[in-house]
Amino acid sequence: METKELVLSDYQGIFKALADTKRLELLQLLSESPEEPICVCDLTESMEMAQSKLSYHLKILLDADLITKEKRGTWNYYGLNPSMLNHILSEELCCLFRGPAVKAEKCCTN
Amino acid sequence: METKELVLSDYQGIFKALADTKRLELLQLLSESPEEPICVCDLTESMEMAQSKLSYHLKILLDADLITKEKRGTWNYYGLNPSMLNHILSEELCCLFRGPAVKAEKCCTN
DNA sequence: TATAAACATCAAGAATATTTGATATAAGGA
DNA sequence: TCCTTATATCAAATATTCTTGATGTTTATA
Repeated sequence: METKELVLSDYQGIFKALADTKRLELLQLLSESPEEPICVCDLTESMEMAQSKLSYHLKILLDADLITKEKRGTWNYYGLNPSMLNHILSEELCCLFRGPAVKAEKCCTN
Repeated sequence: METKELVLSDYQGIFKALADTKRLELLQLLSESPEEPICVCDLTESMEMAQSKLSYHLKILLDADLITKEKRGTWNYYGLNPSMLNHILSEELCCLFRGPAVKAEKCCTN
């Protein structure tokens, strides 16, 4: 759980990863299932996105360390990486990327 | 001081604005003078950047509402917009874009 | 072993963003 | 009014990112 020191170009990369509505939607989608990661097949359906395209965007989020990937048999499950999201985003903004439960108790005061 | 409701595409724009090392440096530079905005001529020098290029990047930050612009005679002064920066970024990250004073007292616990 | 399902990766083209140099605009001073 | 300074804007060239369709890889199952 050691977080290594980030430099400007790391932040550039992270913000680049966040700078796309598709990817922000993906984060929101992942945030709706905070306990349990989601497999690519389900994401493909929810996002109505070609599989290779989805894979491309997931990789960008993954490289930025904003999400996690876990292999289970043939399936790949993706989930949020709260520690990075919390490091980067305001609590206010974290709301956008968290499920209702967490949102209610910790994040949103509104 | 009313902050209007932002939607996904607004966030995309804001993150895009942040997704560039030059612009992050600019924010850092502006953060070193939290009380007093800085004129373009000084920024040009500090950033060692062609004037039109600087102007381009400042506009992007301005359009994202991350910085402010004030005209004084022939000069244009730019400063941070803390309310937007605070809305978007974690306290931890806000450190990167604030002067030492504020950094010490409010932001950084390290 | 052959086949299928779930993903990732690749290459080519399309769309966007950035850089550069030239030009426009606006304010202040001679 | 004519210059000069400070800055913004524009257009063309370049660089980067995204999309698409095809192909690879891995794992499970027949």
